[in-house]
Amino acid sequence: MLIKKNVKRLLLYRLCLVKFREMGFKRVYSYNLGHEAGVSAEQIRKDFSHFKITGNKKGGYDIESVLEKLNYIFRKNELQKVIIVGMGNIGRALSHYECGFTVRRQYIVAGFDIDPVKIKKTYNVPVYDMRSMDEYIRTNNIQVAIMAVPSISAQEVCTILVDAGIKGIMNFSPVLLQVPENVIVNNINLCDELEIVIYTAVNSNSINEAMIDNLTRD
Amino acid sequence: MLIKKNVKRLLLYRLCLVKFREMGFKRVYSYNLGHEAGVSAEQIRKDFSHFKITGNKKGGYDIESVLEKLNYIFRKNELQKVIIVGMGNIGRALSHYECGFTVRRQYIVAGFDIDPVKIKKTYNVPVYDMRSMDEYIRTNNIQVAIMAVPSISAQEVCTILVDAGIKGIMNFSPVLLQVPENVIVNNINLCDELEIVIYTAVNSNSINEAMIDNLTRD
DNA sequence: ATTATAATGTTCAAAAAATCACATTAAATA
DNA sequence: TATTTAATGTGATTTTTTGAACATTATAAT
Repeated sequence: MLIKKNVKRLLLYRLCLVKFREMGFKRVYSYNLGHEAGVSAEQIRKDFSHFKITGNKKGGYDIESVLEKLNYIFRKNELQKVIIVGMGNIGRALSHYECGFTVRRQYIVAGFDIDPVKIKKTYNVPVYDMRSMDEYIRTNNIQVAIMAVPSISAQEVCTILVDAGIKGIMNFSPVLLQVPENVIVNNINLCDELEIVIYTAVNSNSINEAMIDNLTRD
Repeated sequence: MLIKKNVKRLLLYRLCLVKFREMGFKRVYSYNLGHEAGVSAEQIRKDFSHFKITGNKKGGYDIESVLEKLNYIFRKNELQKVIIVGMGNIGRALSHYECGFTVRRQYIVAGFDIDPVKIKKTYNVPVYDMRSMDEYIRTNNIQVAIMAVPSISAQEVCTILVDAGIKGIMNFSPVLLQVPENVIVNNINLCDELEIVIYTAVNSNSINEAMIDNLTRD
């Protein structure tokens, strides 16, 4: 999990840097960025150093060149083709989520579903029959898929994806998918994420007695 | 961040326990649960111990009673009222996301938007004018909100929420919200999450030379 | 009833991550 | 040009997290 944590922070830094750039800044110091991102200045420098992103001993970091480096790291020069499996509420929402995905050169190229009502319709992207998914993945050399299917069919769909050659899955079903070592899964459990908010928000007022003593936070 | 990490694991365990229960099991051992959740058995026992969830020295953990304890910890007995601000793609998808939210007794009670087209329409929940949001929050004593508004208006909306008394925000805008100490924010950046998948999946094949040496994984 | 077994729960050790401290060096100043 | 300053980058230290080891105890077997 080391990479994931670092990578997540790096993406957070990118978000902040873009904001600074929009504000007209050309350079930032580690503590500016740290303050904005909510991490320590040392952490920033360590992370940058780790990914061989260098600054200037007096003048901090050049925003543009750090962003370029980040784009290089995240292969932003290459257009990443991504498919969505399951065009339910979440799937359809993501297919319209241009503001984020297309700006970043992640590109949703197709959706798949088993529901004949959804197939052929175009929710911003063409939606095909799931039976043709395997072929589509192979011919278009798709490596990454977003899964937003019902829990009951999640593992089955996952297996099809993996067999077709998918290497990364962003999974919205509350199911822990069984995949080979070389396939990575990022589970997004929206309920859990909301639960965390509720838990923390509610308990920050009146501590639940089940929680007791030694719970530090942040 | 200690709580959040623990809580996240606890929610993961719950997911697994529900699955085991559905499969007809009555009891689990720490290593069963660990295997399913992808964590070590010791970690399970540590986490349980930390939250005063106890098992049986020989017979492992009684699934039903652990789930009950978890429900108590997460206050599942109380119905949590949640509002959605911003009825765009994501907001609307979440308003229909019953399978998760309602089963868990989290309850989306209302949506808010500034777009007159969306107001009055009912996307599974009633949608009101954002100008009435402050009043709604106060009269209904809402503590938690989901924000799915455009980045440009995120901070403004956030401030309204906080002033109205919101204590927890699940934020889908790629913006780091400024909030007082006592308000907690859970940022869900779907682009970043997809980026992580792409990054890891693509780099697991052909390592990017920018990444170099010392990147361990998992 | 006694013994053996197999799980928990906790203490102790190792690993990882974050923070601190400082040596280094680019820029500003005199 | 020399000196001061203020930032980076990295080695050392501390803290946190994870993993291993083991003592404890409920159950099963004899």
